[in-house]
Amino acid sequence: MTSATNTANLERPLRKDAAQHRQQLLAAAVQVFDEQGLDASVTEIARVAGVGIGTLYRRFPTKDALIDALVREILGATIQMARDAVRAPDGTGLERFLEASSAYQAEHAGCLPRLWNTDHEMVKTARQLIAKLLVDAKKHDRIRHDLTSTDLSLAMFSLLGVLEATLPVAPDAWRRHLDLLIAGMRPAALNLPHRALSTASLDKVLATHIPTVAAR
Amino acid sequence: MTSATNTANLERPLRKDAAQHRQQLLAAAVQVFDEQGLDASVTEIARVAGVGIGTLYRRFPTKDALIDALVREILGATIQMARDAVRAPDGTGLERFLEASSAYQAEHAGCLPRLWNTDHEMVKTARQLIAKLLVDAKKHDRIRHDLTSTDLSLAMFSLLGVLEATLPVAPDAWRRHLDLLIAGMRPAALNLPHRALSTASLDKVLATHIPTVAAR
Amino acid sequence: MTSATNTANLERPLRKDAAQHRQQLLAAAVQVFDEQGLDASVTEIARVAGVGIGTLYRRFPTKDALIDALVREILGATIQMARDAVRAPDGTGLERFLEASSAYQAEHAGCLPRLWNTDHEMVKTARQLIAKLLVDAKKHDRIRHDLTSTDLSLAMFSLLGVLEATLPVAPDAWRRHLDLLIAGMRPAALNLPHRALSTASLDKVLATHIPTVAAR
Amino acid sequence: MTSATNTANLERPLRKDAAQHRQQLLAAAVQVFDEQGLDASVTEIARVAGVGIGTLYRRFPTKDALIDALVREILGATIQMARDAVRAPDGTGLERFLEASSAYQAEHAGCLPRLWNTDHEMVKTARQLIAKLLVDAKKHDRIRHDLTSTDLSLAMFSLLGVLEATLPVAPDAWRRHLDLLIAGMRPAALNLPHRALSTASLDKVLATHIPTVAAR
DNA sequence: GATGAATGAGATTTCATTCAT
DNA sequence: AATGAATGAAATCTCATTCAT
Repeated sequence: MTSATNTANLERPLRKDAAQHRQQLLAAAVQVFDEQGLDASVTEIARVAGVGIGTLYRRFPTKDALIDALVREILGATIQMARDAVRAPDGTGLERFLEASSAYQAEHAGCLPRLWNTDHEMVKTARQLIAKLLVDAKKHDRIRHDLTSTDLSLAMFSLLGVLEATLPVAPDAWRRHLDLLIAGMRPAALNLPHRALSTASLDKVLATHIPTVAAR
Repeated sequence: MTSATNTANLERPLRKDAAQHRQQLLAAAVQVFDEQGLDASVTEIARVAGVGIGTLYRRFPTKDALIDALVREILGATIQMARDAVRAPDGTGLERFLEASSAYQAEHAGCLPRLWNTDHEMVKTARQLIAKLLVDAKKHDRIRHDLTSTDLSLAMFSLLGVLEATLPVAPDAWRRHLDLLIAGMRPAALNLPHRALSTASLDKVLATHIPTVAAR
Repeated sequence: MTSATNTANLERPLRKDAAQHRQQLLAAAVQVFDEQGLDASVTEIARVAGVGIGTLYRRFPTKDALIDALVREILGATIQMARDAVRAPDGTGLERFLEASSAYQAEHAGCLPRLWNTDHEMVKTARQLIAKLLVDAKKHDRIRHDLTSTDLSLAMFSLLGVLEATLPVAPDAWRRHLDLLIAGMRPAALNLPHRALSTASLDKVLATHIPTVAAR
Repeated sequence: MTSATNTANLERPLRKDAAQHRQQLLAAAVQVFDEQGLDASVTEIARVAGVGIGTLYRRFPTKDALIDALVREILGATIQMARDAVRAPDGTGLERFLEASSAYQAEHAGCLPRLWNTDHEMVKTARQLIAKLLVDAKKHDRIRHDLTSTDLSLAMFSLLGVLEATLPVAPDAWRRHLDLLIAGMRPAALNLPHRALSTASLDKVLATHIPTVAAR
């Protein structure tokens, strides 16, 4: 919420009513994408938001731009959670972050398929913070030392997979799965036979993850 | 392949060329969905299969039916792998199965989003076999005793999430993630704080997983 | 410019800043229509003029009205050139006028498709002046006697055709074509086999020339 | 007509009904573009043709492709007329061609704005034939020797301008204008003061004449 | 049985015009 | 008086599905 206002402010100040419509549209998009997936029509979103289709296109010049704005909101909130978690004194920041960000994502499921499929710098920022959380967790011996930050990215994809499958019916199922993931991350857990994904590969993954609407 | 022929035979015998067209179409669908996702057009699939679109619609009355057939193929192969794994004498069946089924799914990525979204009895069969594998693994103390079979379903959703994100660029990344999951499943790993998903909930999850094309 | 102010004054006096906005909008419209054709959006014109779109619509109630105002400007200037040419003592007025008006139109290409498509009295005035120029040219034996004033209207359509086709790339090509037209108009030139267009027909032509934007 | 069948045959044989629909669509396009200009909607064209919009798009993948097909028809017929005219033994081929091609164009007014705005080789062919007609006409002293083939291109633009302006109301007015043009082209006519357009410039003119629909 | 032409609902996007601020 | 946000009709184009050949 505050993050949304922030990103809006970065671009230019909106008139009072326009800003309200922008928020209504984003909220409607979250709801409609949640219910129908990213293939939902923009007309439906405008209808739910209670504005004309032209208003939607005045705020967001393409459907992709609208999805991007949603993704930015989630990424912004995620980054904020990571920043908060970095301040944890006992090395629990990583676990807290994974829990908090998953809980947030559980409420913004609609555009999760596009979450990491963005080239803007927010993804980089998020990954750097997560890497810092990992270092800290290792320092306090809460996480095994052979775990890499690419493993954490996989873990977040993994949580997305669980969220997408279970969310409408079992909105807390992801917590149990996160337990399992963290159990596997503890120093006591057994070795991981395979090599971790290289950072370069992960970069490519994030660049090509899912095609945009226009690309179809 | 054989499984596909089997299920087809259950319904009615196909003429030789018709059966061949069916196989061509399924193979083309795998390829096209892999390359373009489930939004690929049926026309493209018919083109790749080298048949007319009318022929496609004679074999599969709707696009959904075609996807369903693919899912059945995967489920059939998955069940076969589970059956094979059950015969493992040392309790390693579960691990072998997770590895083998993931490797198979990695080669049929296109329709994974719909994999578990089916109400036919094959899903039940698969789940029963997996439950049996879990019991056996516990018996040999390879898997912690508080792990439920619903946890395994979540783990498979999780692997799907990793597969969807990484497959085009890092086709083996899922192996590392599976390492992490199994490490968390070992008896040595720490407790899982949250309660497991109930079987009833998982049933609902599987029933409502992803909307069909027609539902849009 | 002066002509525009004149016609404006006929209707009602404008406040100083309003008159300035009017001029800015007309200039912007000339530029934008020249660059993009009559299909250019009014939003773009307002942007180039540096005013809001609401201001544009306060000055010109429809897009058509704006185009009409431009046409009036051109017609006004054309009439002025015809008046100047009438004063030529040697019967060269017609040739001078054709050259001068074409040169002027070459710089206002954007709305030429609508130039003669107007029912206001300015067109009549222009045609009467041109008829007078023709009479004078015949009197001095510079133009063949079987040439009618409707032939001159056709010649002006003809020049428009050349202008529209060549202007962006060969801005002076129309001069060569005008040479050819005048050569054909000289008394020495051969007979014109076909009958001239009747004035009544030309009236209809001018009335139905090109559909307005609204008519679409 | 025959030319249309020819160009169609060059690409691939169409089924009987499909070929008929193609002709219906082209005829409807001529009619609708004639009545409403190139901004007419494709939906309207399909309606007039009595087919669904999807059928139109099956035959012509974009609106531009449809317009292009019309232009090809006219160019094809124009080339044929030029070929016929070349056989005239007395140097009258050029005049005959100008008359015949204008008469044909008068019946296909709708897409004239795009007539010469094409990069395919048909335009080149037409221009070469016209140049040959010019040489022949000069040889028989029917046309002044300082006339270039670019002058003829301008003359054709000029006729287009007259056609566009007068066609709906005075469908024969262009004949009178053609008289005037030819009178100016005769050897007896006076000199043309300005230099002719260079061939290179005309090439550019033909390349940039009018923007395509998509380019807007 | 096979084919692919035909269909038309529906998607995204543009833009002239209106009206609240 | 000026602004520009809002509107929604209309345009182009796609695609799952049907049906004549």
